[in-house]
Amino acid sequence: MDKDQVASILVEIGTLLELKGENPFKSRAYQNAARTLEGLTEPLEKIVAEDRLKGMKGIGKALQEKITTLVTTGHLPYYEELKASLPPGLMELLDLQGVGPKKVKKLYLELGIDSLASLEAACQADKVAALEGFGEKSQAKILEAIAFRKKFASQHRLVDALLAAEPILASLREHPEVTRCSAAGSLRRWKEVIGDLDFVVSSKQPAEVLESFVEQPGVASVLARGDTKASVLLASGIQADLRVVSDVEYPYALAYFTGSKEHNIVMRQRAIARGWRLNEYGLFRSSEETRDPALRIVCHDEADLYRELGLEFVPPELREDRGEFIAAENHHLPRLVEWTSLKGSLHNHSDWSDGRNTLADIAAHGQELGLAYWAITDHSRASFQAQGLDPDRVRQQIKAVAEVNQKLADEGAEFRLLTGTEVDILKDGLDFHDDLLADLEVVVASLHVPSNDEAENTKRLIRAAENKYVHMLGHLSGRLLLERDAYKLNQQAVIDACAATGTWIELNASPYRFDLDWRLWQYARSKGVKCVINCDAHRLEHVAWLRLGAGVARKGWLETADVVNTLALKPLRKALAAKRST
DNA sequence: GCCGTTTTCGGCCCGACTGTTTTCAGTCG
Repeated sequence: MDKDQVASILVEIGTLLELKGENPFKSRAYQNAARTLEGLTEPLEKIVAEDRLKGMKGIGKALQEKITTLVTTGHLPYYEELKASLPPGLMELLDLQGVGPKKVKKLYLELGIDSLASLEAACQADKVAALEGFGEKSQAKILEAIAFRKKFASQHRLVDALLAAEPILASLREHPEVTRCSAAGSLRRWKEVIGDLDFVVSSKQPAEVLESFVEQPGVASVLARGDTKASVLLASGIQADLRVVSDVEYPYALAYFTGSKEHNIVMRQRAIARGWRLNEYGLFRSSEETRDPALRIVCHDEADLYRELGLEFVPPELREDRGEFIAAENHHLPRLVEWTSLKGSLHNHSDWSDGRNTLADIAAHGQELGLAYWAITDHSRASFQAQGLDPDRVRQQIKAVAEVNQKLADEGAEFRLLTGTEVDILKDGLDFHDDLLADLEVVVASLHVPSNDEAENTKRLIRAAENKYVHMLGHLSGRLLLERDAYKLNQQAVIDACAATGTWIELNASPYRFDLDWRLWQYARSKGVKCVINCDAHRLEHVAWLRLGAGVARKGWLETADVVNTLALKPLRKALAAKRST
């Protein structure tokens, strides 16, 4: 078993223990160990074989043994017994809004409820309301939660969350009683998938702000509303939470609600280590629970707060407790790439294959936006479903691109299209011969039809990287967010091969992909692998994805120098030539 | 179940909201 499989079993054990009514800290110990495993960059198998689990954060004697058993044998009797002792349907009950382990346990023990269906039936039969600790309202809420679950997925792609957040943020900014406001939560941290939207506002009139928040257009229902906080369900199916604080409290609240939870825990611990206390209302010179303004250490913004805790300002994208504290302490935080530094995209399609727009339109658009270049990398012939080009068509397209470029030059424009291909990685090599690839300026190699075998897929991608005409690998893992998992693939081995061959790796900026995953970029960067932030555009409006992709690159700790398409046209051409000259 | 130079036992981040209570437990973030 690999680290992700082991981690997901540890998380499940933690949840099962909660359902059993075990010590919640024991449950958390399993979750913590899972996080540690997920963050590993070496194969877990190797670590276990070399007996190096010892001393890892959150992994003691008991977890060492369990992890070792899972890695070496592929199963764990303790887990299997635990799992068998409870009906499988209890896990899905936990996903319901307002239903946690204690309630699930009670429903199961008292009413024998072990699935969403039996819970729904019990509510309709009025049996749940009669339980001690439950009531009419709880029962109605559970029914609502079941209906919600049926109607909406609880996760949303970043781009959908951004679209839903923009009008809310705009209306908060315009509100006369709002002093400062911001999105917070996973949206501010630029996670690829978002659960719900969080907003933080400072105001002297919280009631008025909350009022306008719950009454704004697009609100389908109000889930909760108090003096300082409200939750609504938007018509788009996304939940939005607003928290209102005083302006003095704003920096602390913004940091608190931006998270991540793991990042906040370390922040609190740093406060405790100084004999202070940190919460959403302030940083206080007291180890006791307090909100005494006299004890508050004044911070005007988040940067002040980080400074008080001995840290450089940590950009929201990095707040995942994945090394940012050590870096911020030692002034080693990266200077993250800005999306405005991007000069173009090196993986895009036109109407020659499955794109929508003509070469001329694409060129006009790129020029208008002030970009420097745009590579046309239509599909190769194996992707017949996408009208992949055969070698003859590719040669025709090279001429067509030259004509567009000639026209641009005649008009005095700096912008250029680049010739290229997204060549399919087939079972026994690339879809085009090297002599054709050599005549193209940009070659992206992508795996579209993977094998079921991890070693086979890994081998194919490594072989593609070893081809001197291939500049970069496209959408390496093949995942589609909220739709399809990554191919079976040893991504680390492929990254290593790219490092060895000087092959770049694409950060596919499509909000459906964001592939490579941000969690792998720190590793790729440490190996010296360069990133290309590509739109994989099929329409003009997909240019906007450059901004999304840059955000993901920031989340992956990437700086301007790590991203190839921050180069101007001339140095880019030089960089493109470099691999071929080896 | 993990952790530790004030501790090998007794902590483990902490506050708001809701509903069911009549002072609090459960859930959520």
